[in-house]
This record gives sequence, structure tokens and C-alpha cells, in this order.
Amino acid sequence: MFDDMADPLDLLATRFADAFRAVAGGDVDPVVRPSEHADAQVNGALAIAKAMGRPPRDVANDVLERLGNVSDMCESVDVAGPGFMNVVFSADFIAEQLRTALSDNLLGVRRVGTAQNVIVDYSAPNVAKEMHVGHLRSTVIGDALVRMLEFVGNRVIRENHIGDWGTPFGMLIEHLIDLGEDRAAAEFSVGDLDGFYKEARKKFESDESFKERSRLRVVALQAGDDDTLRMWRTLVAESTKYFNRVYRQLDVLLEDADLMGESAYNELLPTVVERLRASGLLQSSDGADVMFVDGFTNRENEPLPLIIRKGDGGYNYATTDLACVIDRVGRLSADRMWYVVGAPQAQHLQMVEAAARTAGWLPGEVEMRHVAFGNVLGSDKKMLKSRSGDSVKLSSLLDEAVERAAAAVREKNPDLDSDSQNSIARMVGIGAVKYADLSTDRVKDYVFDWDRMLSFDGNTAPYLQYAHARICSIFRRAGVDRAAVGQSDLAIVAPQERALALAILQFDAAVWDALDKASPHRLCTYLYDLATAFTSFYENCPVLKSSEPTRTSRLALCDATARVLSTGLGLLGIEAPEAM
RNA sequence: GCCCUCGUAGCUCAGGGGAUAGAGCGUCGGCCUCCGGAGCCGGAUGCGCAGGUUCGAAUCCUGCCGAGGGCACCA
Repeated sequence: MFDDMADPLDLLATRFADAFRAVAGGDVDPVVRPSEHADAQVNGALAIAKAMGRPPRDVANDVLERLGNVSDMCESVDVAGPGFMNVVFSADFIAEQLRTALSDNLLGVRRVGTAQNVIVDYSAPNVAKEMHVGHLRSTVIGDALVRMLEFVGNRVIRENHIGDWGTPFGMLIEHLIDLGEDRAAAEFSVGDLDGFYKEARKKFESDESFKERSRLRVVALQAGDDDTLRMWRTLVAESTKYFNRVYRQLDVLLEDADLMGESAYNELLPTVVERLRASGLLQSSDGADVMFVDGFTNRENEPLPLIIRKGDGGYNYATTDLACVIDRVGRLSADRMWYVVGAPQAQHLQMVEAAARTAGWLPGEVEMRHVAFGNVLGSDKKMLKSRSGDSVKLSSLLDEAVERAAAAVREKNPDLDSDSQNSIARMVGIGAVKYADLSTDRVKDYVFDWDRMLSFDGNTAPYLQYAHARICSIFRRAGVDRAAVGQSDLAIVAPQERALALAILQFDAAVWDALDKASPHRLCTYLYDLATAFTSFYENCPVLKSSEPTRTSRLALCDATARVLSTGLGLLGIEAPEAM
């Protein structure tokens, strides 16, 4: 009867498209939008009336005449105001759409037509350095995008481009030697990476002989000296062990198999240079091998080069990033490459993309997209720092989140046993931090505020989790089989039932909107709206106290809401406890 | 100097061509013996400024103002 899309607005647009074509004599966007005056409004008549030299209301009426019978879908379609068409869906249509959506575990969300290979580059901490709030955004946003991309049927390749190579490793390895490998490993195991790095840095800056040893060590590392490589691997292994602990704490999907550090591209770097040189794209400038990319200039308004090979013969990150492109397009057959990287990298990534396209390594049909994000700010509106002025350790931030959540959960539900309290506190605390990060437009900075993110009111994870838990509680009292209820017939009668049902059906549109814009906050806003619609329903439509068949129908709406909440939060990497 | 991003209520944020610009917090005034208050109803305060495009602009374009960032050998 209807195709597999759940979004009633989309279905409506499909229905109106023919009528508009007939009236306008060509393709016209029907401009279907949600409406405060009806279930939906169709605004296309206003847009074409001018060109047709006719009053918009007349055009709208013509469209309605050509629309044919839509009684299977709509209860009414009226022309209103200057030429809007207000649509009220029929209750049967809503119920049927809902039943279809709920019969599938994608809950009505459309799958991709053809699966694509999507590479998501995110997190990227540095070896022997602490993960701090700066890594939070990339990791959390990337994780949510990965989950959404997979959900709709793509093949997703996670790439954790860790900083595991470069000149700092000379000093880090020498410090490792000074400290003794066992002691260094012990420091890493308690998560004191910053201490290690800072000590190395301090010696490097104050001790000339250490500095010289470090310099020689870099040379040895690059030359592939066995002993040096072994120590380097120790640093990388201990660091990734630590990263994994933070990833488990954060509850993100990244694992060892996703590691694709800078060092992985070492052998490709000379190839990048050779291929660029062979194509005549490489130029010598101030002793460096560079590539000039159209449209980029420096302070003096001179062409800005992309440095492929430094004056000292070393490579830098532009070269590695180009090697990445070659690898991802060639070896991994990427259709899309998403870089979840801070906004300041915008120009760099634009230059890399332009260079890769010029060199012919990045075909036009392959997407390279910078998923940029802003900073995490403190209440002073400056970059979030700890009391001591350092960047905030991610792991201690997460510990604090769980502690604060535990206090909130104890207050909310003192009867829970301590095991449940602990596991719920984890879901709530981590969820709150992630949701705070995901729920605002990623390109903007956001203000980190414990009280707000852990509040049970407003657009927060605890609010959504609590809504979910409350629904689960209804089922515990109802004494019915939730799975069976989900298959029941629905009666959409009360306005709050209608609003809730329509909100559930918007899940499809919300997921796709979030994906199209690579903006998880779109999904957050939707989930919050859904929870609000449920609250209104719950206030006005007694569930357990109703008689049949209303009771079962309302239980089915409860079940549907809970499933969308839990699935939606899951797409954000946030768990939804059944009680809290 | 050039380029990029951002300026929406007292605060934190949605809304990114369609009807009267929303939410949470805060604030002021009412209400509720309700499945676990995710309580309910109402008031007050707002699209940085100025032009332009459009039937219609918070939304698109231009300029200005303000904040942040980037602009060759750190990644």
C-alpha cells in the first residue's frame, strides 16, 4: 500500500507531486512542512502562483482537484490563509503507518538504497599524551555518526588516526630509557601519561645532552633501528591500552582494530612525493617540496603552499593526510570519508582535498567531508581548563560524571540495590556528558555545565533516560507481555495520542536529517520532542486505568515510544536503563 | 591585511525560505488527593546593525559591528 518510508510528510509530498505537476506543467517541490494548524501544511502553491500569474488560493484549489482521492491517507485537506493547504491525516492511516514501522527493528527508518563504504576518522589521541576534553568531542560525535551510518545499512570503517610518530618520540623514548621500561609502563597503567610527557618535555628543554640524545633517537627511529622501534612499540602499546580503558569508560565502539596511526602511512610517504613530482605538481620553495593549491594565500597575499616535504627532508601532516586519502580510496574503496576534526583544521583539510583531487587521487564521486566542531568552554566562556590551568583529563571528567550521577540516582530512587545504582549511575553520568556534547550544533562552542547536563529537566540525557525508565515501569505494573502488546491494534483517538503517534513516525526523518547534516543534535532535538509528546500523552491519557481496547492501544504507544527512545539514544551511544 | 566560523529571551540552547520565532533554567501569578511530578496553566523580556533578493527573511545575498579561529616546514 505504501512504500517503506515511515515519514508521513514524505508520503504526502509524493502524493502531491503529481497534482502539482499537472497544475504547473513541470516538477514542483510541494514544500510539505510540519504545521501548527494541522498535521502538515503544503506550501507549494504560493511558490508557483506568481510565475503562473494567478492567485495562490486558486492554484491551491486546482492542486486539490488534481490530487484525486486521498481518503486512505487524509481526513481532510483544506486551503487556508493566503494559499496554504492544511492536511489532517486519518487516524487509520497513522495507525497503519505506525504498525508497519514497529514491525521492523529499524522502527520505520529507511535503509540506504545501496550500501556505501564510509570511513569515519575520529578521536585521534596522541601516544604518550593524556586524553583530554579536546578528544571528547571528536570521539563522541564520531561514535554517534558511526552508529547512525551503520544503522541505515552502510559499511562503516572506523579509523583512529592516533599520533604515534614524529619528532617528539625522540625525547619520549629517551625518557623511557631514563625511567626504565617497567616504571614507565607502571606510570601509564595508572593513567599518568601527562606526567610522563611533561617530564620528558622538561628535560628536553633544560638538558642539552638529553636534547642531543633525543635528536639522535629520532634519526634512529626513522632509520628503523630495532631497539628503538621496540621501545617505540612499547610506548604505543601502553598508550593504546590506556586509550582503550578510556574508550570502555566512555562506551564507544573504538577498539584496537580501528587503530590506524600516522606511522601506518610511513612507507607511502615517498610514494606521495614521487607521484606528485611525476605529475609535475611539486615545486621547490624555500628549501621545501611544496604543492601550490589554487585559492589559498598567506599573510602577504602570496600563494600558500601545502608542504609535502620539509626543508630538512622530513614529512609533515599534509603528506600523511594525502597518503591517507590514497589508502582510503585505493585499499578501502571509500565512497565517503568523514573527518571528525576540530574547526581550526578547516583550511588544512580543504587544501588536502584540493591537492588530492588535483593529483587525481580523489575521484569526484568520492565525498571528503570535514565534520567540524567547536570548543568545550567553561562557565567563563573560555576553553575548559582545570583549576590548575591544565586541560581537563578526560578520564577524571568521566569519573566525576559518574559520581555526580550516582548522587542523583540515589536521591531519585533510594530503593535500588547498590549494583543497580552503580550501573545506572554509569549510564546516566556518561550519557549526560555525551548528550551535552551531542545535543547542540556541533560547529558551535558549548558551555560545559554539570548541573544542567545532569538535570532531569530539559533537553538532557537523564530526562530522556528517565522517560524511558518510566515507560518500562508502566509495563512492570501492567502485567502484560510487552512484545505481544507491540503487535496490537492501535486506536488513535485523543489529540495527544495523535501527536505522539506522529512524533514516533518522525524517527525516520530525524535519523536521516541527522545523517545528511552529519549533525547528531538533530536526532537529540527529535528525541526530546518525542519525550515531550509522550509526557503530554501520559498526562492526558490514562494508560493502566483505561478499559480495553484503549488500554492495550495505549500500552502499544508506550512500547513504541520506549523503543524509539532506546534505539535513538543507542544511535547516540547512550544506554537507556529500564529503571533509574 | 586576507579567509573561515559564530552573534536568537536574563542564562544555556533549538529553529537555517512559509502563518503568531520555540524549549529548559531563572523570574512573577495561579492550579493539581495524578500510573514513580519527566507536574499543569498563565504573564514578562528576544532574531547584533543597515541595506538588498522574494508573494513571504531569524533563515538567502552585500556591507558594517562584535567574538573566536586559520594564514610555509608542530601535528
